[in-house]
Amino acid sequence: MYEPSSVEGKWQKKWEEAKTYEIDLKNAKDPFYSMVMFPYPSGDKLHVGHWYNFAPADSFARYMRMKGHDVFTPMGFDAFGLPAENYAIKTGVHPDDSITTNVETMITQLKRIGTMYDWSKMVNTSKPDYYQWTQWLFLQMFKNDLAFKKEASVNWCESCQTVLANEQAQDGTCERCDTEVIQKPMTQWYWKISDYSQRLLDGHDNLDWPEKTISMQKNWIGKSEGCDVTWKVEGSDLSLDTFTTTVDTIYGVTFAVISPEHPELENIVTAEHKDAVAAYQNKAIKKTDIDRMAEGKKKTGVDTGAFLIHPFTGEKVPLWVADYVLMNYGTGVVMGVPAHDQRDLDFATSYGFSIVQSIQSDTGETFVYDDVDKYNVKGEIVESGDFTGMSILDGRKKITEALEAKQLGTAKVQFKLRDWSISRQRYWGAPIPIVYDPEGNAHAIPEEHLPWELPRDVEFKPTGTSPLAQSKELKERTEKIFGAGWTPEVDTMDTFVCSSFYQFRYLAEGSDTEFVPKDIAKKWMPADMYIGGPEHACMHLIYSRFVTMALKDFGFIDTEEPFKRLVHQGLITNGGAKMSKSKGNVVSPDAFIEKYGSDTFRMYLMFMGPFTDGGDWNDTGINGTDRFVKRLWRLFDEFKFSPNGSEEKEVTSKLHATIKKVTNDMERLQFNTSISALMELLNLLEKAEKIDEDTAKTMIKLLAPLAPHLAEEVWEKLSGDGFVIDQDWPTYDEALLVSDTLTIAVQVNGKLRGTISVDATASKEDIISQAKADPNVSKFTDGADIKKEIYVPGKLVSLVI
RNA sequence: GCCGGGGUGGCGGAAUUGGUAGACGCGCACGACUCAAAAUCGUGUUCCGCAAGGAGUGAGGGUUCAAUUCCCUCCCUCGGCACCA
Repeated sequence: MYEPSSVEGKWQKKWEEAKTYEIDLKNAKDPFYSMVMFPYPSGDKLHVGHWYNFAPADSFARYMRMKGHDVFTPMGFDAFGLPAENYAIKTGVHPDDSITTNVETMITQLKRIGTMYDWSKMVNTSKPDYYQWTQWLFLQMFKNDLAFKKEASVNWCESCQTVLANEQAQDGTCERCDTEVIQKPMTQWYWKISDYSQRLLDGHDNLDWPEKTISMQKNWIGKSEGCDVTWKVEGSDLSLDTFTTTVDTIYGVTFAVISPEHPELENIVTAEHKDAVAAYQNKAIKKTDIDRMAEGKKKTGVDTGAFLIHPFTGEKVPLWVADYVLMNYGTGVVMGVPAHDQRDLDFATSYGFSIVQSIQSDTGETFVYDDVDKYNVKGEIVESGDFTGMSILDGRKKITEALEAKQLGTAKVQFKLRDWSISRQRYWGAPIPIVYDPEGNAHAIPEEHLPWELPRDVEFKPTGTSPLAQSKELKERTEKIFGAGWTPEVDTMDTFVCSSFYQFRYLAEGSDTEFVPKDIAKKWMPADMYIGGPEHACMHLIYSRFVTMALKDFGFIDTEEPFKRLVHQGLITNGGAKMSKSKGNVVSPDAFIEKYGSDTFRMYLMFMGPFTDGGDWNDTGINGTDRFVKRLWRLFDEFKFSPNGSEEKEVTSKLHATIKKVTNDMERLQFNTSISALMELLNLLEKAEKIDEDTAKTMIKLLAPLAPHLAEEVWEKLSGDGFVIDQDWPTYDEALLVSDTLTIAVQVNGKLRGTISVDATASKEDIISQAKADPNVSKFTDGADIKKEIYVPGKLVSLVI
């Protein structure tokens, strides 16, 4: 009887004692860096989602190790952040204390999976030995003008009482708690990720990442090519710029619209329209993103009374205020072309602007740009002065050049990606290493004072200003070092800063003098494999690319990209719904581990379906892998293996076919079909009279990445040398895959009518005549003309009558 | 609205370049063992049909000796983005 609990504990202990998974980073010959997205150490036990991410990732890492690589797979904890702080507010337990306990429990739990983590290089982002490097990173950004402070309208979550980055406020709700996000003007620290927009796009070409993730990032970065047009304000020295991707429609402009938040607006609006505009601005500012979205396509606006001068025709174009124009994209002013833009058309229809056509398709029809690819559009320019008759794309270029010549415009590339707001008004994060002199100017804290420790003497309850502001210790520390009247920055950093560089800190082995040894980073980075959830596509996975690029520019590393290959595991649902405490449908792995053991449980998760698809939890499905494990054990426990070379040929050839299949599948992380191939092999072995000892050993090696504990136990039984995980991955012999006889399918008029068994050496003619002779086939061909005979080597014969 | 993934038995799913659709497993049915049950083992299990045979991979059409796979039209579904000028 196989006893998983004792066997698994035994091998986990042996691996640990032998330091099997501790990697010598400096001397490794064939590095393979395999990472999973590190978890948040909550007080709860590991859930199925953790297992579904970590266990298959470990199986892949084990496979790479047996292929001969020095596989480094570290583990750490993304420990700063709101849950620990909210727990502290509720219970009074300091986050540092609860996190320390949680990390310990979580390590114990993670060890039960039986993974290859090199615990000697663990990181915990909430400990000073880690966050001193978070702060160091801030200082490098500051030194290189990539960190700056500005007042702007920011995303504010009332429930979390903090600012959020744009990436964390997608669709207008808080990423953490789903509360509606409001806009609020605040002074905040930003990192200039927008400087890297083009580079973040260019890098995609060299990444082995899911298409979907890349397209999501592209979408988020949002590159548009077009031009800025300068419009003089009638009767004033002022002018306004509009950004457009389709300047070919400039002769179709019948109005212009300015955003209610535009800073120049108050200088432009005429006296008699001031009140109406002010009222509209007030209303607009109060609206949340949700309100604006709820209004859908309905457009509102009011007249400013001002006019802009058309750069070509000199005509007066009325300027209106409307909240469908965004202040944080482009210039905050838009030229209105109702004939060729749906939004402008909606607006024009509501307020009675005329509609003037200026382009037409190649079939002579008018169209709006929503329906066509504006960068590949075909058609010509009409009613547009000197530009009439030009093709749209050519005209677009010529108009831009003409504007440039008049100094009334310039070609421009516009991105949607905005700078990363990193300040948070919360306690449990890395303090921003900045102090202010008595005049209020920001100064970097010199590196020798890092870690700039998070003070403990604060109330956690958020009030909208950072809890650090109450700390007497922090205030005194600041004055003691920098002088009387100096004050500390009291905001902490977004936790996504902490996780943007941990791939390097694993490699630093806790060094407090060096961010990462350059030669080690060169040897190991970029990480070869990174496995984690797709929800990070436009957050962590953009930030860590940006930070890596910046660190390269600062000269600390030579790597452009953090993660070479990226794979997203799928989601495990229960009853078709996402598991959540509130729904009460969370499956706890513990009971299953207790009953079946880690190997069975992880194999079941992998066998459910393709790793990247996830699947729906089913309580009885695990019976299948449980039987598989028990049958394996019985076979290896009871069977007397025979001397090499004595088994049936069928067994040998199936073994080699299995090696081939499992190897190909592991390479592509198709664990489900790897396991089914091993099940097929077992089905055959159970019927075999004789099995070579080598065949038994080879099968165990194939099983080792998938069921690591069971494989070690059997390997020991078969008196194999050392650990099975240290063995070489089996290779197959193509020659042994070919059997003596072939099974050939025979089709008549495309329908399967019979199968024949032929000698592998038989000629095409032989096979076709045998096919015709088969009674199941001749039944259909008798008395008919065979018009065509097709033979697909080794597969089938197709007869056409 | 735009972008991307996906629709295969009762269920999860498999099917290198078009070449025997349903591997592997769950479940179910029957049988063996047992006083009995569980466990285990054996047999069967896409649908219709006693059978011969016919139908069949979301729907409809096309290319081909041959289509889950390629092409066209449409439906459904999941995920992402969404007034980005």
